[in-house]
Amino acid sequence: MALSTKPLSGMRQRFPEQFRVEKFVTDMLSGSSVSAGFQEYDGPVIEPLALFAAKSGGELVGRQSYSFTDRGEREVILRPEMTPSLARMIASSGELQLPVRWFSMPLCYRYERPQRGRVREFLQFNLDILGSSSLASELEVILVLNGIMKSFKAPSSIYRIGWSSRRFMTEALLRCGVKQELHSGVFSAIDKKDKMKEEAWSDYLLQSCGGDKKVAGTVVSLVSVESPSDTWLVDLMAESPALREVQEFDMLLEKTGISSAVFSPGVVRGLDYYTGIVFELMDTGRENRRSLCGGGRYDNLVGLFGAGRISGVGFGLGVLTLTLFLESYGLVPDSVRQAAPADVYIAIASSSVIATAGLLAESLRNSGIRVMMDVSGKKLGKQFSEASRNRITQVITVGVEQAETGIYKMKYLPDGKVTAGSVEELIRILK
RNA sequence: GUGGGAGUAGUUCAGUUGGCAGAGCCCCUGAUUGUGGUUCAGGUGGUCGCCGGUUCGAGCCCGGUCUCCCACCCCA
Repeated sequence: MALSTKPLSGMRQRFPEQFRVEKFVTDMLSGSSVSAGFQEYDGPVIEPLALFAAKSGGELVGRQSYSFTDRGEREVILRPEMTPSLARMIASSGELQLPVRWFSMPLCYRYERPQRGRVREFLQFNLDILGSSSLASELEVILVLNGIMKSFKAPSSIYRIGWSSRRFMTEALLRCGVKQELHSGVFSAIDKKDKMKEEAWSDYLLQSCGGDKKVAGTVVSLVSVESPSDTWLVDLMAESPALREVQEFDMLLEKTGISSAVFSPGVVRGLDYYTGIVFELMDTGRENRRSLCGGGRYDNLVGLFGAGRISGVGFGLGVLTLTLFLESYGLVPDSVRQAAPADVYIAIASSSVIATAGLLAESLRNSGIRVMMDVSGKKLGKQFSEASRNRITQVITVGVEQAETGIYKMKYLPDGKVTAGSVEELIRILK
């Protein structure tokens, strides 16, 4: 029985062309992070189950996790996300100078049924600031997020950063007359607003509000608010510090010119540990309906480890979902997909000069030129085909005569022009 | 976990009422034995996902099963 040629369902296996695209995306993410003074970190792929059981959310751990008992009878899990590990790292290093600004590109795992934009093993870019409760942190991470989108040349018309606040919404729901115990149901109803037909949604919301029509009506008004200075909202939230925070943040976004950021009371986010401002990045088109990125403020995560209370704010961004987004808008340059693996191909006319070719390759490589030497041993014509197939533009042919004289012929494939010269001369031309 | 679609050459797919297993691209050889692309001539490549049933005969019909894709749930 032959082994299967397929990897396990949802596990990634990337061939060079796909890898180049992914690398293009991750390099860009790292670049934007570094340019804002963030430093890279990483944590373990396997974690104790309890780390996520506490705060990540029931479904994520219960139904969508790769968890098992290891040989030491420990309940462990392949990390479904990064933030709890980050919180532990912060909690365990007493010497850290706060605030810290860190980013990571972890592989994460979720046992879900694969489909477009969702697999079981995925890269999730994470960027966080810990140890500052100032709204400047929220602003900073959203500036980086917006900068990321700009670095990919995504026009602000094709994406939207919707934001809200858990603290604000909790208080607003209370003032709307929604009892505390109904909040999580109402939140998930709010979350589904754009996915359901209007009437069906109204019924669903009414149900989640305990059947109280007046309350449900108020919640509808709340969700349709488009600005934190909306007069109806200001009236509802009179004297509320949570509203003041939301207004202040709205002003910060406006003054920094992040036009793609929109106050959206309907943004709730799934993870249980968010406490303050929450936000997500959505494609405004129809092709990628999942959010590309979700984040927010978490006040109580580091405290779980018995360290002092350290507040954090950050986001996770799916590299795969972002890549699909970029591809569907044609934002992955052809030069990335069609990149040549080398600048020069060394064709070998006779097996007696392999060593000479090897030395030539080394000299060129030492000058920073990317050189691929023939290893096929096929006839010269095939070697040229190989170079051409690889989009390599320069081919140097090494034969007996060249090995003796040290003068090589180099052909530039796009126009077929041949030049001859010593190693030094060729290097000068190539640079 | 729920629902829909699809499995035929390396790949993308066609395959009529059940009657010899096909095409484009890729790959290989030659034209061109020290020079690629374009062109021309030729060629390799198949457990028709798997198991069973019906039939003189199954890629096609029936039953089962596996896998992949898509949507829902949830989420990056």
